[in-house]
Amino acid sequence: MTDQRFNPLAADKRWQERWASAGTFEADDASSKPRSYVLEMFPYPSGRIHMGHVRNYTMGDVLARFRRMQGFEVLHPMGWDAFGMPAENAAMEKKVHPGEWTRANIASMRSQLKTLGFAFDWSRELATCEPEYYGQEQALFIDLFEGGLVYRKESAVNWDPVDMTVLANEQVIDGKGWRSGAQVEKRKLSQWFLKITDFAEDLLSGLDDLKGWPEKVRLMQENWIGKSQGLQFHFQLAEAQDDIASVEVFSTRPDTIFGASFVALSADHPLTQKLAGRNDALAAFAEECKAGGTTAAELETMEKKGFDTGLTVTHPLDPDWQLPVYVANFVLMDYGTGAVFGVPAHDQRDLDFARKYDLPVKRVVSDGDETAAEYIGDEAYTGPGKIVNSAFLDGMTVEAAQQAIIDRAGSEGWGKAQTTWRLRDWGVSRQRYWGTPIPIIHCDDCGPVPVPKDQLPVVLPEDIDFETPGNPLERHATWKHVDCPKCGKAARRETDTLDTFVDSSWYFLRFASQPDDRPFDPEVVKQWLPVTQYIGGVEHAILHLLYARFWTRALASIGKLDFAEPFESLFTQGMVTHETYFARLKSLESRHDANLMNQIYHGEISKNEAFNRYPEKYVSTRLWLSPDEVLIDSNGDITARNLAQQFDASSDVIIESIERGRVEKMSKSKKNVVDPDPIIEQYGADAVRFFMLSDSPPERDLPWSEAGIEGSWRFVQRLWRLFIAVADSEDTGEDKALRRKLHQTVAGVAGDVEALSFNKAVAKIFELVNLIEKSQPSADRTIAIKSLARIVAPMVPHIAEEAWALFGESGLIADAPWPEVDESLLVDDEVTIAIQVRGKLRDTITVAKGSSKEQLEELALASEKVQRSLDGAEIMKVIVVPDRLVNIVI
RNA sequence: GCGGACGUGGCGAAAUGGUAGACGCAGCAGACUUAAAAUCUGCUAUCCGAAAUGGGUGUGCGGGUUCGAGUCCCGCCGUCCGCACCA
Repeated sequence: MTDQRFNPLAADKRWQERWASAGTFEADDASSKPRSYVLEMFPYPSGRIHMGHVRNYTMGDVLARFRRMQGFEVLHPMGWDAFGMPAENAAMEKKVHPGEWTRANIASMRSQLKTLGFAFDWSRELATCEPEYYGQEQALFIDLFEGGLVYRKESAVNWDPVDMTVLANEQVIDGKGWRSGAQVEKRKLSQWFLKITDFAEDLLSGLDDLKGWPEKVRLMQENWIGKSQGLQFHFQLAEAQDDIASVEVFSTRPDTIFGASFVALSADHPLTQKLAGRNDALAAFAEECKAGGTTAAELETMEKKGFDTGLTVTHPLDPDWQLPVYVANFVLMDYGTGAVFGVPAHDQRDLDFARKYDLPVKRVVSDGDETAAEYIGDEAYTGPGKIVNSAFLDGMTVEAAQQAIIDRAGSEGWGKAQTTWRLRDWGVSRQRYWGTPIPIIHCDDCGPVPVPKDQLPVVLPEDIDFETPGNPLERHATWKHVDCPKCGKAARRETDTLDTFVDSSWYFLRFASQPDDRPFDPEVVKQWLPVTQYIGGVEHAILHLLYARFWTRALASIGKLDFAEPFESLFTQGMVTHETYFARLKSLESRHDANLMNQIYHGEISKNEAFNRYPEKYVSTRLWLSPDEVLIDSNGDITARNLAQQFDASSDVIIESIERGRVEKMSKSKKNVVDPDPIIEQYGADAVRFFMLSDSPPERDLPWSEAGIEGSWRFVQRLWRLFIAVADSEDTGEDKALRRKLHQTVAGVAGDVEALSFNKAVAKIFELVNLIEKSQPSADRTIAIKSLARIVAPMVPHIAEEAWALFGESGLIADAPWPEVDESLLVDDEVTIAIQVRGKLRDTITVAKGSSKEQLEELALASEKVQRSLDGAEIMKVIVVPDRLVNIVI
C-alpha cells in the first residue's frame, strides 16, 4: 500500500544517501561525453545558509541535473571562500580561533546544503583557508612574480589608528573606521600590486566576445576599466621652479585648447608640494583639499575651490598667451597627470570655477547660431559643433579638430596622443592574519625573494593572539624570522596576506583539477574550462569577475593556460526579498536631557505631556519589526504585537505609527530574514527548490511568502497523487491531445531550462499537470505521468526518484535520459485564427493548419460578427497572416 | 551629473510586431464532510448590462511609424541599479 501523501522527511534523506553512495554526481575527468561545467559562486562560510544561497544553488542544480539527463558529463562543484575578516572579528569578539570558527561554519553549512539534495561533486570540495589550496595559490603568486606581473610600491592606504590596520574603502564610513569609529588616516605603506593594467586593453576588448554575459555586467566592467583617449602635453612654466619647468596635462578635448583659461593642479601634485614648502597658505589649502570627504553626497555639494599660485604657463600655440596656475580641490592626482587645463565654456566644472574666480570664458565650439567669443550663462556647452575662435581649427568638427591638434602637437614635439585608464593596478596586500600569506622573504642584501616552491606552503601559524590590535603575524614571536633563501642571511618573512579576491580568482581551475604537487593540470583544466555557465549575484559584476578574468589572462600570458576567458556564460540572479515592517518612534536623546527623562521615569510628567511640551528634544527613529511581530487585519491595518508593553509609561519612547516598509533583500538589520532550515524541515527540499524556481524570472528579485511555499508544497503533493495513480496502471486507449501536450512540454521545458527561464518552465509544467488531471485514464495518460517524473526531476529530484522507484524502473532517475521529443507532435494540426476589423478583434475561427489565404479571407468575411461590425462599410484591403490572423481594413 | 534597466490585474508574472493578462498566489461561490483541514469544480483586468458565443476602455503619460504596437521610434514622468570632481 503506497502512502497517499509524499513524505519528504524520509524520502529526501533516502535519496541523498543513495546519490552519495553511488557517487552519482562525481565528474569523470576521463569521460568521452561532451562536457558541461556548471558553477555557482562559492559562498563565504558565515555560519548559516540563507535564502539567497538556496536560490542560487537551486538554479545551478536544475541546469546541472538537466544537462546530465541530456547526456553531458557535468562538473558541478562546491567549495568555500573561507578567508576574510569576519573570522578575525569573531576571534576578537568570541575568543575563538578564526580557523576553528571557519571550519565549524563550513561543517554546518555543508550539512545544510546537503539537506537540499544538490547534485554537487563533493569529492572536489575545497576551502581556500586550507594549506592544500592556499599553498598552490602561493605557487601561482610566485609564478606571476617571476613573470614580472607582481611589483611592490608605496601606496596610500586607509589606516585605522585604533585597530592598527588597513581598511578597505568599503570599511571607511564617513571618514571613520567601521569597527573602531576612529578617524581614518591616509598612510603610505609598501604594498604588493598585480599588474592588471597591463591587460586593460585586452580585458576591455575581450568583453565584446562574451556573448553569454549580461549586457549590464559588460557595461559595468567597461566603465570600470574606463578607457579615455586624448592628448597629453605640457605647458611651459614662465619661470621654472627648481627642477620643474613644465606642467604635464591630459585632455580628452584637445580641440578646445584655444578656450583654455587656466591650469589646475592637484593638491598632491609635485609642483604643489614644492610650492607648499615655501608658502604656508598654500600648504594649508592643500591639506584642506586632502581632508575633504570622498562620499558621493559630499562631492555633489562640495564647492569648487582653488588657490592661485601666482605662477603662469605659456599656451603651446601662442607664445604671448599666459595662463594662471591654480591648485584646485577637484583635480585628482591619481587620474591622468594630476593636472588639467580648464575650458570654462565647454566644461561645467571649469565654468563654475571660472565664474567664481572671474576668469575668462571663451566660446570655441558652436552648435550653429552663436559664434561670439564671449560665453554667457552658467551652463557649459558640451555637445557637438563647429570649432570657432580657434585660429587654424576654425570650421572643423570637434572630432576633426581633435585629430588636427594631436597631429600638430606630435609634429611640433610638445604633446602626443595618449590613452588613460580608470583602472588601477590591483593592490593585494592586507595587514591581516586570516588570509593567504604572501610567499616572499625580505632580505637586506637580496631584496624581496620568493619562497622556493619546495618550501611551500607558507603555513599560517596557529598560535596567535588577537588581544592586541594590529596584524598578529607581525607580532608573532618567531614566524617572521627566517633566513634568506638566496644568501642564507637572517631575513624577514612578509607578514601581509593576500586580498581574498585572489583566492576566488582561480578556484574554478582548482575544481577542475586538483593535483597535490601543483595548482592544476593544464591538460585536465582544458577539458572542463571555460565554465559553461556561471551563476551568482550581480554584486560581483565588477571586482570578482574582473579579477578572475585578469587572473586567467595573467596565467595564460606566462604559459600556464591557453585560454583567456574563464566564464563562457554568466547569469546574475536576483535576490530573495521579504516584506518589512517598522515602528516609527520618537525618543528623547538622553544625553540631551537626562533630567526630563528622570521625571518621566518617576511619573512626574507623562511621556505624552513631555513630548507635547518639548518636541524639539525628541528624535525620530525607526525600529524594524519582523513579520511575525506584527498583526495585519483584513483592512490591511498593521499593529505591533508587544511593542506597547516594551515602551510603557515610564519609558521616554513614543510610538508614532506602525508602518509597512518596502519589500527588501532579506537582512538582519531589517529583521526580515527567513531561515531555510525550518522551512526545509517542514516542507521538504523539493517544495523549497520548486518555490525558488516559480513565479519570478530568475534575474529579478523573488519575494518570499508563506503562501508561495505552501503553494509549492501543494504542487509536490499533486505530483505524488498522479504518480501513485499510475504506478501499476494498465490503462489503455489513446489521448492524442494529451500526447501532443506532453511532447510540447518536454521540448518547451528543455528550452526554458537551457535559457534559465525557470519560471516559464514551471508554468509549462503546470499546464501539463492541469491537462493530465482533466484527462481520462489512457495509455497516453500513463506515459505522460511517467514522463512528467523525468521532466520535473531536475527541479524536484527527491520525489522524482521516489516515483521512478514506484514505477519499477531500475537505476536512478538522475541517470535517466531526458524524454525524447517527437517533432511532428510539436505543431498542432488545428489553429485558432484571430479575425480583426481595423485591428480590433471581432471573432476567432478554428481551421486546419496551413489553410490558404483565400480560404481564411472567405471564412473571415462569412463571420456574422464580422459582418455586423463591418456594417456595410467598404473593404479597403484584407491582410491575411496564415495560421495567425485576418485583418479587414475599412 | 553620466551610464543602464524597468514600468502590464489585488500580488508574482506571460506574450518571434499579430487574439494582452498564459501559469501561479490571493479572493469569491459551490461540492465532499457532523465540522474543520485536505481535495475537487467554477468564477476572478475594468466599465455599462439581468445576461449574452453583447458593447466600451485598458500594458506609466503624450506623440509617431504600421493594416496591426505591451513589443519599434521620439519626448516626458516615475522606480531601481551601477559609476561618479575621470579632465
